Amino acid sequence: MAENMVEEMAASSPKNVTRRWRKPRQARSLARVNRILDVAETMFIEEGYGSTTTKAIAAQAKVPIGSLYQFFPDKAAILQALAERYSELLQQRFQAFDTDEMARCPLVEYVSIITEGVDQFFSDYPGYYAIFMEVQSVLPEVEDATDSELIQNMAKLFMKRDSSLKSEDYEAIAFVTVKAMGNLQWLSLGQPPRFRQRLVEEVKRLTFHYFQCYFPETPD
Amino acid sequence: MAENMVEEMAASSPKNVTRRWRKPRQARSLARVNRILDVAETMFIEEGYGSTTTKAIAAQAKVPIGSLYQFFPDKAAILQALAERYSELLQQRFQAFDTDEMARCPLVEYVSIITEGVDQFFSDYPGYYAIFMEVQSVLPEVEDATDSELIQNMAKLFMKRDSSLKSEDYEAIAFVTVKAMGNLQWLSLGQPPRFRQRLVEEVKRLTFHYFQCYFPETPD
DNA sequence: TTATAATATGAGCTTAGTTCATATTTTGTC
DNA sequence: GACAAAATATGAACTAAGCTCATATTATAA
Repeated sequence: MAENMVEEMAASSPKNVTRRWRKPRQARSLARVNRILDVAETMFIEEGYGSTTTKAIAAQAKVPIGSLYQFFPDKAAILQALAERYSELLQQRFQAFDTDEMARCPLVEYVSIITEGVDQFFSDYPGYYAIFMEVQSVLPEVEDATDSELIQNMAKLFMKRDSSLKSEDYEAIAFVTVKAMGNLQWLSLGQPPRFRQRLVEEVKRLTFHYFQCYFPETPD
Repeated sequence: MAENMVEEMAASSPKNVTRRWRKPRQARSLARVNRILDVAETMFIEEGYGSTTTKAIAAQAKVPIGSLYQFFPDKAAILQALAERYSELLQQRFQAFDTDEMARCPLVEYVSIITEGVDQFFSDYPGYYAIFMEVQSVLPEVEDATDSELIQNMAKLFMKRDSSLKSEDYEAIAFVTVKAMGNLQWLSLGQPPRFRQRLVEEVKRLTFHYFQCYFPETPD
């Protein structure tokens, strides 16, 4: 049975002007909000976002359901708030990288530090992946299947071109290419036309230079 | 009011063994299924996935709701089926690229052809973006905000390094880097450890070579 | 023709998200 | 301190979307 992944999305958003829900102003309500978020985080990780009901969150957090809805307009807002919390944590880490020293250090090192910083973040907060993986996975299942084929094909094409690498290399290269290109081009669709076009060019550049480092073209 | 993005996801999937829904075997039912998909596609594009009810789809497709649920286990399955339809279209296009000629042509050209092929696909089927953009957007809103900051910071850092480019260049470079790295590292989390580690290394390589083409390091 | 199986149907059930009338607490004023 | 007015808290009840299943209809077999 297929998972029931995405349900109930409002498209036209009626924009209820008289918002009933407010930001917590007092210490007490702020503590409540944080309790709700902590509970929600745990439950989302353990049960999944979809299977966790707002009532259950409220019960676990010892907050009446009505109060929950005073702080959060809807269930998705809880998820959003969690995302923001994680984002701030990530942001903090990146501020450490924002130094003159970083601006001066060699590119290889800079890249390495950033990359491993991100990696570390994911390790430190496994909940981030646990929660948001589920939320995303509607498309992924299908997309993964499609991408897998593309990756295989691309890997084969590269073997024809130059068979001096190991098969796992071809796979890695193709994976990176398909996923990175795919994502960037997908994101370009939401950008204004001029920038969008620029991005398409950048995708080419990114990909080409990546390829070049594996397959330096023999001058004829 | 925040959009109600993701609702109702089953986590434990009870795996109803006696599946009631079947694949359409006869011409009649196949036509029905396609009618459902066509109707769903239009409605998802026009109203959004979340705001389109299964009842409305059934009504529009002139199929009783019970029959709809004979072909699709749940609402998400309709979305999945649509995704598969689009995937097949994309797949077809890529088969055209799978030739010996492509394996022999210069890398720049190869990259250009592939990139523009993808771009063309998105242009030809705007519904793809219209539908799946909505489905994805839970994280994106928050993520975009976070990424935007990272992009700005990275752009500034590059300006310190080398101020010979235009500001739009820095923005484009940073955008590509943040989004591509972010996505790849995110995806790496779902991979087996060995491959995951390899991917992290590839992210570094990809990024470094991309940077290098803009900021060739002056040997000291 | 009759029996049996396969398929079709839509009223109604389930349940999660959300609301809102009422109760309680806090704040402001004399 | 007493009273009024505003702000906040509460949870029973409402809404509606996804989905089911008893029954009707149609197809197949003997």
